[in-house]
Amino acid sequence: MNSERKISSAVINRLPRYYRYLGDLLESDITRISSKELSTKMNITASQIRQDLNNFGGFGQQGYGYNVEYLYNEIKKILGLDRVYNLIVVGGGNIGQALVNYTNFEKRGFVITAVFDVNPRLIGMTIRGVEVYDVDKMEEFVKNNKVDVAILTLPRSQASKVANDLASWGVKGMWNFSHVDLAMPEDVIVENVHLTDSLMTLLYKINEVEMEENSNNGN
Amino acid sequence: MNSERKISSAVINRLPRYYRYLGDLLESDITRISSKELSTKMNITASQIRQDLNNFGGFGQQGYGYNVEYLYNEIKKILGLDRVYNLIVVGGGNIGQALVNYTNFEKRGFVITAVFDVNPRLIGMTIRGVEVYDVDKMEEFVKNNKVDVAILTLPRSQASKVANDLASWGVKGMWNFSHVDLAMPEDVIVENVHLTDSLMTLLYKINEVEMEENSNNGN
DNA sequence: ATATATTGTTAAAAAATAATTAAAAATATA
DNA sequence: TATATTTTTAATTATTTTTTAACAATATAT
Repeated sequence: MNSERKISSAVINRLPRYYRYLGDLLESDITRISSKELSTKMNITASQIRQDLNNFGGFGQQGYGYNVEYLYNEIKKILGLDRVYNLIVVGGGNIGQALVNYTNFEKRGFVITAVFDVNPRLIGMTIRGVEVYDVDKMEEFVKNNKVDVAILTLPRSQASKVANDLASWGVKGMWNFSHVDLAMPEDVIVENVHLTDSLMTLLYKINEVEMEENSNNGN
Repeated sequence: MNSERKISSAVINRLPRYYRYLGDLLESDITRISSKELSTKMNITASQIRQDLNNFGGFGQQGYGYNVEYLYNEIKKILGLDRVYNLIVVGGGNIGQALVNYTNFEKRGFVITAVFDVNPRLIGMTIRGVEVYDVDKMEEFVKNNKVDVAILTLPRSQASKVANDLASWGVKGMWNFSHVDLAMPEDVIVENVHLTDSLMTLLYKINEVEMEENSNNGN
């Protein structure tokens, strides 16, 4: 029987932000912080910070606050960042290549072990030491190497099929940059990065502000 | 007096997804669809679809459903996609370049007009016809050309200062790929794409599933 | 005409966020 | 050193927001 209730996505999505702020504090040699101070910095309520953290345990102390280093490391553990993850990039186009070249990932323990593409001009190439293979070789690679996450940066039309294949070969995480929704078994996690959608919401909000301003002027 | 209540972000975030699905239907020559059918396809409740759409007006018809083309175009208008937007890229690194090379943007009316960087090796170069300028030239450029959105793909350390400058020169939208939170005036919209955060939440969820599975086996 | 389908809208339920309270710990004061 | 005061958490309660469900009104189709 599982007594722990599931943590909501809203909370999980805030964890990396806490982690980042705590990392910054740590770098500034700040050893302790109260939820109130942190709330000012992060622009959320102190109450929410405490509520969020208490989903995972009582990390603070009355009258003292939170020990920055301790809390930082606890969140690190909660997020599972205390080990290395192997990722593959599927689709060696612009974004795929950019991610391979993004050196910060490796510092955090995210290691890209291979890139797969169909383009003969890319196959055989090496991007920052990472080899680009023919997609034909993907099954073999996934079955012989631990692959925690597949980064999907391929065209809409191919993404679903490839994701299905990868899932059937045991890949449990899809970081999906392709502009489609993937239907996966429930033990496979999909995290979408829909850049176009993100830009569209930005544009909506810009226009909204503009309209408000116009209507205010019209008064 | 503004009688319209503000639309929540949750709703706005779903709009691009509706837009995409309707576009797909349109391409498949489907002329009408009910909220129920759409709910099956999109994996959300029909009720939510109707509720979402009715924030903006009654686009459907009882007993009939929604006319796909009409609704598609209405959402297009709501999102403000019926005009062209000028964007600049600030930070010509991996991701910045990838976005310039992403040809789909232009098809949608998102035109990248310039790239700015500090790296002398990049300055003067041209990426898919878009020139890379010295950041020194940015103020002049922004003041002489309409810039709707700045795409921020620069290091953490510089992002805040640059964003402040851009805002003071009149840029109303920041598409922020830099791994910091930007404090902007309220008429400037920031849309964050925090890739590292996104990957971290993915990893959390993968571990969560793994833990569940282990605890189930242990029973 | 009548039965069916399906919306827009209102109501209810659920979830998320914010505020409050009580206990504990740290600090200040006598 | 002992005691009072302040700080601050954890837990509880309240509020707000979001989502889902129910249903009356209306158009379509037969």
